[in-house]
Amino acid sequence: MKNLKYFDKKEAIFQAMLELISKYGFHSSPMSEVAKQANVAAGTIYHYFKSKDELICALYIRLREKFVDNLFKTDDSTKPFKERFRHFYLQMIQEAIKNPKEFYFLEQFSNSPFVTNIPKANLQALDQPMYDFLRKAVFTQVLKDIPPKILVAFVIGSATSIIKLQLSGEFKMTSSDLELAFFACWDGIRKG
Amino acid sequence: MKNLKYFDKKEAIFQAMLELISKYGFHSSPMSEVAKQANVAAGTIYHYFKSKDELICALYIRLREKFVDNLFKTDDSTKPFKERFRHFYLQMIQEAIKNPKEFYFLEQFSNSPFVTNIPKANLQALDQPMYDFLRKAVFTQVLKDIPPKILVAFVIGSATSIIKLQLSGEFKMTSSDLELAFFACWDGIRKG
Amino acid sequence: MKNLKYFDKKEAIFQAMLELISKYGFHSSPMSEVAKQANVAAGTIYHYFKSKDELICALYIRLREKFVDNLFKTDDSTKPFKERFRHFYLQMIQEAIKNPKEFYFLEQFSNSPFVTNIPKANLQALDQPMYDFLRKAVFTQVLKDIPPKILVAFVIGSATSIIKLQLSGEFKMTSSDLELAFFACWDGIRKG
Amino acid sequence: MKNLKYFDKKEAIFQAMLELISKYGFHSSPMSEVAKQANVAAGTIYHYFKSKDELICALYIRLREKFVDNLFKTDDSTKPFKERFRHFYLQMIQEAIKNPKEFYFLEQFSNSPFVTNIPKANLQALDQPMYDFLRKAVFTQVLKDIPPKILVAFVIGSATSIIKLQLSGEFKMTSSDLELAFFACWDGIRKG
DNA sequence: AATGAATGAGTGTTCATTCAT
DNA sequence: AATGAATGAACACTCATTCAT
Repeated sequence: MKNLKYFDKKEAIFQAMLELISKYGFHSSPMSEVAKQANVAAGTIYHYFKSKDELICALYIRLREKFVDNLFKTDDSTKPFKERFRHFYLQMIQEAIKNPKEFYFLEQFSNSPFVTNIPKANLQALDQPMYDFLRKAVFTQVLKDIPPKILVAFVIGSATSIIKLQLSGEFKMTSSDLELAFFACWDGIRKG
Repeated sequence: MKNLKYFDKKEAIFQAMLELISKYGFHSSPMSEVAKQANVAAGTIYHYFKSKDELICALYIRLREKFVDNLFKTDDSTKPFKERFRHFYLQMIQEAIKNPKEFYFLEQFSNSPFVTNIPKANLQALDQPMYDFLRKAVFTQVLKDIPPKILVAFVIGSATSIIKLQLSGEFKMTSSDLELAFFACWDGIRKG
Repeated sequence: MKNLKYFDKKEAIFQAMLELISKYGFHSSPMSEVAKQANVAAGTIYHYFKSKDELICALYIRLREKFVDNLFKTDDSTKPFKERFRHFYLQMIQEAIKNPKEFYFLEQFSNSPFVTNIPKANLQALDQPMYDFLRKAVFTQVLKDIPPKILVAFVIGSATSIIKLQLSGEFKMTSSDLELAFFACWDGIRKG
Repeated sequence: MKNLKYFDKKEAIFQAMLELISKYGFHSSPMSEVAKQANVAAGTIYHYFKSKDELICALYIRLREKFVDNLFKTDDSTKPFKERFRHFYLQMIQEAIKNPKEFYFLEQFSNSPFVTNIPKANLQALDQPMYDFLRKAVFTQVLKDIPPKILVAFVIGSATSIIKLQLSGEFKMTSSDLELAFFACWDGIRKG
């Protein structure tokens, strides 16, 4: 019971912060507003988090993990790599589009000086599954012999950009557009 | 003389703001600090800009224009498209790496809610040259028949991501790595 | 058992408060910290004391009583007054030096507006033994005919100041220094 | 003009802080109240002082200097030492009684952990004139051969205590009482 | 009796902006 | 045009105290 309550509040705080930051940005999301939106007293937030910064960082790690986990949850390693990659790539785009708040928060955070508060090792760990996924495919000669870091950057970067395009509302992406995007990426990295 | 001074101050303010924001972020770059760094009184900034927001937006537009202009300044339209694109792509990466402050500022800005202060039409206008560049190549069947918006997103997104990889310091890119990156992008979008 | 426990907790709270205030002062000694240091829940403190102020006042009275009691515990009324006074004076200094936390707390308290929370009558009562001690000596013409209040102030004040000198660490008092201090005080008040 | 205004505000802030702290203590003297009492905006205080602590420390040093200066302003070094000392001792008591706020502030400060914020050397410097005054008298064999530190502690301590007695209101000191106090001190330290 | 999560008023401080000079 | 002292609303955060368990 106690635990239930505990998690409820922590969760509510996370959710409120996410909502506010994704809409108004870091510095237009005062703790008082977070408290209000989470139905919690201002002081309560400080039982769960040492500071605003820490709350934001914790939220980032949490969402990042969830996001990456999601990409591989439905990965079927018995399938051919191309199919697995297609699933991965489209999943990434669709997940982000379904959760724009989380996507905006993550992008905003990782493009701000905030990100330096998180040790590099931790950041790397978050991306590890993606490195492993692509590195193996390089090893088995399915993908071009490109350093995995570059590979990951290329794939994530292109997907991210396409997500932003869709979320910006200035371009309504059909499923065949998504297919085109996938092929652009795939042709860019596949061997031969 | 007067004019010179005038431009000097405005310029100094821009420069100071760029420096501070790229290092500390929007909300850790107080106007008083900008003033100090620009060797100008706090009040003086308000002769040139209506508000902090306006200053930041003006800086964004300015840097964005400069950045895109740069990409095409050395474009040689008599060359084959592949070569022109290669130049464009590598130029983009190298320019950003040479000007990390400007790059960080632009990324930070365009991933923050700030960006909504700028009318969409204006934002579009900034990217126009890139659309035109790629659209023509689709038309002449050099590139896959992908909607230009997607094409631009794909190209810019992958390049941006690679720039970040390099600037993060966790991967030292050689020129052959850059070549690999270019080919990944090129193979992704070229026809046939 | 129960009683033992009861006293243990109250004692632990007193001790924790003493420790914190003597080191950090009133307003840097939060109840939560007191609770932590006393190995007690924050709420528990409020079973024993109505408020922080009350706790602090209770602690003051307690330490003050203990301090004064101590001065006369080993008083031998059969001895000549000069000897008794010498014992009293040196005892005061040595006790304080042996218990710096208590001394600092007492000084801090009695020089703060807190002290007004304690009724004057109570404060007087605390000092009563000292008044009596010196008044008698005035009466028997061993001491100058000075109003006892002044006499007490003079004696306590000079001793207090010498204690602070020693505790400040800027002067290491030898036992012959103490003797000099005693004689200064004694020569100041003795008759003839 | 500018300077006049400047000092006016700084002075008003000092005065307001003194008033509040002497009455309510450090932690019941919020900056907002200081601002109000000084007829100044809260932010203005921070143009003159980096923090509340710094303001308080600056005030301490200021008052301390003023207090000690005062003691020697009317010293006549041609007079016999006894007379000079009498003047010094009574002046100290009378000054304090005439300026109870300053006295309370100084006592409160110097008995709080605040005092450790001020480098020991600075504190010593404040007392220097008193050391010199008494040390010389030891040297010329007017006073007992007691270490000057102890001498100063003895004199200041007894006077301080007598001041508190008077200010507490529980004893109304006549001028002949003062004379008694002086002689107590004098007989304590004079040679022979 | 004992807990400690929760409260929310209150604190010190910052900072975009103004305006008299 | 230029200054920078002054403003005061807004902020992150603290902490004495309460109360359901």
